[in-house]
Amino acid sequence: MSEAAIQTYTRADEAFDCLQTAIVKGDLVPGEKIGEVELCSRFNLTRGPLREALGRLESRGLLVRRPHAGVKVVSVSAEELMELYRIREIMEGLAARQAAERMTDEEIADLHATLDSHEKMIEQAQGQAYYQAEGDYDFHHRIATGSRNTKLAQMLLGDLYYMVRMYRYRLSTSSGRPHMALGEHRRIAEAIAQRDGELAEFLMKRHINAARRNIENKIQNGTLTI
Amino acid sequence: MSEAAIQTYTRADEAFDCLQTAIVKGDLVPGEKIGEVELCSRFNLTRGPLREALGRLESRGLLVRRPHAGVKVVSVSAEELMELYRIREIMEGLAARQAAERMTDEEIADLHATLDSHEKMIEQAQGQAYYQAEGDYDFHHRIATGSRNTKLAQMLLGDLYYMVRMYRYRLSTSSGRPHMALGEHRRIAEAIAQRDGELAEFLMKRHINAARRNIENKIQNGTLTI
DNA sequence: TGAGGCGGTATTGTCAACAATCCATCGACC
DNA sequence: GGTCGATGGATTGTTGACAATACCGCCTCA
Repeated sequence: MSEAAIQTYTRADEAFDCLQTAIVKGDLVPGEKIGEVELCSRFNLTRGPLREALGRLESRGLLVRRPHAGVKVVSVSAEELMELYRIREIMEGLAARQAAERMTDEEIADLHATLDSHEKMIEQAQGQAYYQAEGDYDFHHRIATGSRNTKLAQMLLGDLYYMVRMYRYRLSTSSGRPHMALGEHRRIAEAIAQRDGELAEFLMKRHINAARRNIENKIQNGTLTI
Repeated sequence: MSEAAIQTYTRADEAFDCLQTAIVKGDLVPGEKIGEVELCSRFNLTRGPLREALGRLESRGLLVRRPHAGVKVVSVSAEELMELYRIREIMEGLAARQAAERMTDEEIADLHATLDSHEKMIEQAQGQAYYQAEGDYDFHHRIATGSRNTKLAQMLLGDLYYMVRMYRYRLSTSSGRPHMALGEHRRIAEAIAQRDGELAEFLMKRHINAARRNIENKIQNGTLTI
């Protein structure tokens, strides 16, 4: 992870990170009401920084807070998860197109290197869903930042990815198609290397659409319960 | 404005609203460093709620905060404003498509009524840029909520629109093409009424693209300085 | 004369106590 | 017996004081 630009790490930042990962990893169960004092004791914080962090989390939609009535982790339905993927589809499509136009040659080389290491990871640790998921996240992360579109990257990295990752952990599935996903990633990277923005956008949208349909099928089959 | 779901209005909410409108209206100049105590005295608040509001604003990208070094309103370059419009283009396109599929007949009737009132406003108050801008905002607001896509609406209404409105105020231009914009709005509303999602998406994307190019031209001509 | 280090001051980050609000339980009344 | 209303307890919202940190001006030294 990159922690440039952060000089002093305040308690509020700490609280924010702790809570965010706790929510993403499922340590904080959705729907369950959580008291502030309990959170304080669990994460060794005082209520000031904690409340600030809660405010940020709320504004990112990871939890809801009713005045005087406590805070609870947001619970998202299957439909909302599908909506999330629809948003990802178009936003990451744009990111891929702009990345193809703007990434430096170095960044593209890094992107390919990343995919190589992902391939090794998949070969070595067959079925290690966790690492596959992180690898997938890594790939999309690079493209988002490579788009040089500040707001777009902010929305993807700050909002959408956390929600998607939350459901990855919860469903404990890295979409279950690592080889196929890797191949799709490779093709996207190639399109970016050839500076073909249009193709990169098309491939990225198809890639995310496929992931969405995969989850949708699993839910309908009953393989996955949300 | 709709204030349903808010039962008790906390100081932090008040602070958030005050600061947000102050930023949008340009009362708080971008780039200028601003102290917490000064903000407190200006808005009659204490530092606790204020800091909570600042955290929320920061996470929405309206201001940046460096530890121990103060807070300042974000200043966006012309390029970043254009990027903002690129994001709007795809996101509102999706919103329009989903709105066409999901809006109730009532909502569609309201949408048409809204446009009628806009038309009157334009005829009556020629060049009243402010009201035109608010009317435009109203239209897009309805479609965002009509998409029934919670996250999408949240991102549009919570993030993008405030930034766009901020620049509207600052540039004091409602895109300068009220009649044309109204016509485009009408066509989008018709497509939605006919439940033609694909067409609605296409028209909306073209609509926003036109607005973007309009601003771009003005900036290049020197008519508009950012 | 310019650069670099140093301390004072103002500002921000943090804390613990106080006040306001809601939820649940209990009792009374219909 | 069920429902409505009140009271106690717990939890959240708010406040002001305290501690930590960065900025700014000054002084020293090359």
